[in-house]
Amino acid sequence: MVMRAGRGVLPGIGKCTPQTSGLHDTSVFDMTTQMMIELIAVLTAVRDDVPQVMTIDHGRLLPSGPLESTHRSLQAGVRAWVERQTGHPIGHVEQLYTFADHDRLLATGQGRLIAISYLALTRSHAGETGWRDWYDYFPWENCKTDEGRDCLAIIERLLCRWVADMGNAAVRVRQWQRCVSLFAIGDMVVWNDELVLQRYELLYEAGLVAEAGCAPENAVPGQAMHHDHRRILATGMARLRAKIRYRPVVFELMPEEFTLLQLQRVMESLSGIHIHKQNFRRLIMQQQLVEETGGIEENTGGRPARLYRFCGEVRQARQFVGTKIPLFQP
Amino acid sequence: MVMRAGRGVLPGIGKCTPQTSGLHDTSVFDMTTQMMIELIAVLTAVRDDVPQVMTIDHGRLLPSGPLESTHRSLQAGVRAWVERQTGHPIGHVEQLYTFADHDRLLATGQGRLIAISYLALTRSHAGETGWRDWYDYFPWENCKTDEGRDCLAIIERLLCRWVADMGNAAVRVRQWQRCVSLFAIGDMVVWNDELVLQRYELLYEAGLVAEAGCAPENAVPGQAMHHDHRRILATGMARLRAKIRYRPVVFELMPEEFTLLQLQRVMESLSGIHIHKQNFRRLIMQQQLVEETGGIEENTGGRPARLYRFCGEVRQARQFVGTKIPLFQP
DNA sequence: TGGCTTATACTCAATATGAGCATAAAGGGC
DNA sequence: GCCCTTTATGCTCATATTGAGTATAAGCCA
Repeated sequence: MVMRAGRGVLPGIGKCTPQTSGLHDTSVFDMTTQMMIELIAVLTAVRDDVPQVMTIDHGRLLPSGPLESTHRSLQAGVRAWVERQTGHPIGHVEQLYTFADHDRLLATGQGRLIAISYLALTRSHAGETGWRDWYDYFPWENCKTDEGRDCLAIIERLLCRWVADMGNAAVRVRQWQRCVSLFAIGDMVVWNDELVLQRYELLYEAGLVAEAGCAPENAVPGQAMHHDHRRILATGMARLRAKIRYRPVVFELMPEEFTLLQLQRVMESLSGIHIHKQNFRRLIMQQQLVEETGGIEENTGGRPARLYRFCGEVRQARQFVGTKIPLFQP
Repeated sequence: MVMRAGRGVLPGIGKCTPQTSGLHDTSVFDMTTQMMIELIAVLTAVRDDVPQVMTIDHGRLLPSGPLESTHRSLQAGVRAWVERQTGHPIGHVEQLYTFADHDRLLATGQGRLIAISYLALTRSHAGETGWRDWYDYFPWENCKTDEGRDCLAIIERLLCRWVADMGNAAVRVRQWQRCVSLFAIGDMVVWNDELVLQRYELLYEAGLVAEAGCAPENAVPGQAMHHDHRRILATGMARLRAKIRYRPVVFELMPEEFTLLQLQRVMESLSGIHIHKQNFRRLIMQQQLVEETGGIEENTGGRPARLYRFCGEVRQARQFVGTKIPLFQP
């Protein structure tokens, strides 16, 4: 991501003698606490119009491993881990979040575990194991399907009961407002597909999600994961849903050539939202994100469709131009 | 940020026994490398319509300190550091980026330094030391002022010379394209205020910025900082410029009551871009982000202005609603 | 052939946005 | 008071964008 030609690397902290001043008098580091760095990847691909995430341990863990001294950078470490596990190179990699809460202690109890999570995108995966559907973990996020809508109906009932059991009336009102706005209960509020993490955390607070080791009686559908990996997956999903709206990252997930409907279906499955077909085409075309390859896809089930390819190379000159996608509600 | 009532904390990694599988066989951590965590804050406030950043060491370092074992979380650590140095509580805190490149070695050469940077916003600061103007460090980012435009003219000349000296013609074209799109050279490209970091890194590659310890002959105006703190400041500025467009974070920087022109001037100084006054008012009002206090500001130099306050409390219910700001080009 | 599918082109109304005009209400100099 | 400057605030208008729908094209299959 950071390019460093010309004058070598940016000035590193270790290269200079420590700076001291009145305000910075604690620049001597606390050497007594052991630290460990874990790298965690939310590696996403799309197969058959279904977003998938790479997992290990039978779908209960995200690919992850410690930062090793041979890794040149954090991103290189993530790339090394992911490519070792998937076999092919990753396109887009971006940092998600760094966690180090007080409960993240090492097994010894003497040190701290810092987890740095990344979102990674890759194109295809033929016959590899470990891929799971996004919506196995978050069925309620897939509002396009009946299953997702059923799950939301269940959630609505459970949240209603959760709020009703609260003592304070003011708290009840406030928490119900939160439920309404996050899950778009009623028709005053529209569904916001980017709030994956906030919805998961609300369900967690309400004691409605199962995680490995502890499953409440009335748990919402959705597969559990170990540690906080499901929360990290939620973070990655939210980031990707936000990003596809203003950066052309979808194309990292597409094959070399694709039809516009294929592109639309991928966007829809990522966001869990319907898109108006004609408007989608209009916006994609007028932004000149794609160009015709000349080829034609025959197996559309109807009239054959033109094939397109991403013409990002041309656009890299005027980089960071942003993509507009007509993602709206049904 | 993450709320955790109801069922206690999310499952911590240290609480479970290690998971192993075919793919995850390196879950034994590399204990030989020493790690240190440094927390760095880009603390921003606005005074007299000028964005400022909190510094130490005579403006050459951002407030920073090691993660201590008493800190409950990373964010708590940053809050502790910042509040210790500024004296009053911070409103908004969000993580920026985690750095751990290979050149970030400890003084001993045996370990690694991980820097976790945060963006923090605070309201006012009466008579505290350490505050510096954003644009002392990045004069070219302030396109509103003549000084900024002069600085951009200098940069344009220097970049032109830098590109001209390159050997390969194809590389010359590509790099000049990059200069053009990042610095909006000519009138085919519009200035994008969010590319603070990319512009800094281009200048760095071109060997045009001075950093403490090494100042090239033909350096661009702008104060240097130690280590990579100026790059971290650029990251924070970019994040804030991006965020004010779609989240009502500006109000964290405003006093309790303000006029609409004051609000506009703060937005303008943060983004370095002019705003059409009437359209700005229209958008702010129609989003119901503010409400009249009933008070009136007399010292406007013209007709007295109504005072407003942020009515975020009402809006927290339907949270994450997004703000639209008419930021455009002159 | 008609009936199904999907692809692609085009229209239309509602809304949003950029830009400007006009008036209101203060202070200051005379 | 009158004129001038300054800022505040209300309103208009042309254009661009967006949501939604209609119409036609071109394949398959019974």
